[in-house]
Amino acid sequence: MSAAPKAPENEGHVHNFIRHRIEDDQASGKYTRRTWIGKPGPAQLQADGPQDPAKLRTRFPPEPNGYLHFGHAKSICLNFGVARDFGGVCHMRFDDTNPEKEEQEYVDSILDAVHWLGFGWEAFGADHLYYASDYFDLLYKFAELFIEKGLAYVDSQTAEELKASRGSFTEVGKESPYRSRTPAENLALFREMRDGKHADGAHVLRLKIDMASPNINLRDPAIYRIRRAEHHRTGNKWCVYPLYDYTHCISDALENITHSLCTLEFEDHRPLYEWVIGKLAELGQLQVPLPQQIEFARLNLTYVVLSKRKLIQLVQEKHVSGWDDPRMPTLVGARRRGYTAAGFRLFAERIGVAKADSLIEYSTLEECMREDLNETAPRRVAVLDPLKLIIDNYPKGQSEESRMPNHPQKPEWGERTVPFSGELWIEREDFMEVPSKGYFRLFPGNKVRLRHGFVVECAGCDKDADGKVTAVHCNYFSDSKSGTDGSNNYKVKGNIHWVSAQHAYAAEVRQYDRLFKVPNPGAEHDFLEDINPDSVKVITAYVEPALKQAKPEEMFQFERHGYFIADRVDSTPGAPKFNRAVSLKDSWAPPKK
RNA sequence: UGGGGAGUCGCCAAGUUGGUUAAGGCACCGGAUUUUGAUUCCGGCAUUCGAAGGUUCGAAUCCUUCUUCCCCAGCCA
Repeated sequence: MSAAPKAPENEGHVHNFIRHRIEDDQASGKYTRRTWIGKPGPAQLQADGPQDPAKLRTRFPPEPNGYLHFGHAKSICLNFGVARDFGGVCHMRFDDTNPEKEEQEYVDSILDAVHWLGFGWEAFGADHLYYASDYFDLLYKFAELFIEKGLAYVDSQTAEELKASRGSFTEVGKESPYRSRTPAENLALFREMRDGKHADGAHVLRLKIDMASPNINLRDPAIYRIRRAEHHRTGNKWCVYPLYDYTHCISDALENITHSLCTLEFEDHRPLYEWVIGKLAELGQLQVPLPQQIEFARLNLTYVVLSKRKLIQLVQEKHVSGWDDPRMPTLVGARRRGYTAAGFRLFAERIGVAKADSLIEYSTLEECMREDLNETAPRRVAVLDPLKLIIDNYPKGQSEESRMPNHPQKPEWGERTVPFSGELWIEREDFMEVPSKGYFRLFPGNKVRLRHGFVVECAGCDKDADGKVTAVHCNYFSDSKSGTDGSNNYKVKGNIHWVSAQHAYAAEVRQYDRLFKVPNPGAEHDFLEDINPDSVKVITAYVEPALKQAKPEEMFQFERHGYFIADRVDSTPGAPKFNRAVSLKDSWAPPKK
């Protein structure tokens, strides 16, 4: 697990409706009178604490049932970012109320991903890492309280009967025949449920609200079900587990959350959220003012799928190598791909937060990555599609050194030495026997500079029986070397990169492209049909010798190509393998081949 | 169809209680600089705010009607 870094600086944001709401609440002093004993707890406990030092509390509440994806990055940046900017803290909380789907492996990976993104949950001298399962005892106690007050009852209908009696969009629901059980009966039954006296699914605890409500969530929602499953944290202590609508709002209130940010599909749940904690507050169980749920639009991105179901399918059916496949829109995948945490933070700020459904163009994300990488990645040379360049007039067997800056705009990053010789690898697309219009690289008779080396003039090429170019010949001007006085006497438009054939390191390079070939995968048919068959191209490239020493996760710009990272999984000491995170922009449109 | 939301430039998104020519980013198009056809830099890019009416000296912001899109009927979250 990576170490928890300090909270990143506010990287600049535009105003959004959530920040406005928070500003209003802070201006009115809405939450300032709450107290906090240093940990979550009900009203009676919190009452003994001092004023809450946190001006606001948000929470990032994933269910540990899978890996985090780009959509979570938006939520993480929002929740932690807002807490950081308004003098608060964002709690890291696992919504672990469904033991059948949850695993420790996922909590570890989620914690690691949040840290990687640059956020932490320690503040005011405490570690705000919580689990809904920490509240199981209290949640149970509150459930008995609801029963005692006649606000909840045990329903013994089958799941099918429950579904049938819930009604529909246009017809009201029917009250359960068990709805009139007395508090005493309900309490006894609920305790039996807890004590394992009943089979899974035999009964369910329901809130008694309104079967005729136009909001289906208020038609006596189930809040506890019987499920014999081992929980990753509480083991077999429980065989009844609380459901989301009941658990989430109470967890928020116990943690003194002020602003509970979630996605749009929970808008209909807000009345229930408020009903549950409102009742508990009336009963003196929860501190007021209560947390408020605020919904925002989830992230949608072109050329990717973000639904958990589809991501699982991609992994299980082996369309990708795993959750951390660099083409996956997961945070582990992005990290391997070479996307950066700072790039994600920039992205989150740029796309904003609003309530309108949106579909962000993938280029927005790519540009954020380029923007970060351009500042942080040292430049290196790599020939990805090699073609031999022979300098006919260069002394046989000789070699020398060229000095290259590590970053053209950052002289303080220094220079490095790269060997030069009479036989080089250049990019196949940097030569055209018959140049097309506007092409200013190598072609017979044309002069070009071997970047940070000599100017050469193309003399022709060798071809095989099929007419394929096998080598290019040229002559160099010995007084034209970069860094020498003579270099200024040559003015050429083209600059091509190269690497000495006898010194190069032959590296495995994976050139990744989008996993899907259409902007909205699955819009017209099964999303699997939209998979891009060329989403990865594995090649052997010739790269400058020093790259052999690249450490896992070291990132570089391979000049004129893009940003690459030494793979943190497949690299071995002295034999790094590189993944392309994102290409450089290219405004030159080569003619069709 | 009942309920809940949302419609500002190709894609996002500011615009708060009505008041000069409707921010900014991405994309795109020019041009300058450049030993990356990159970066950087300058310039262009909504007489118009889903539509139609209305109120007003004045409306994206107020009223009315219409329209399009999204979400909801798990003992998932």
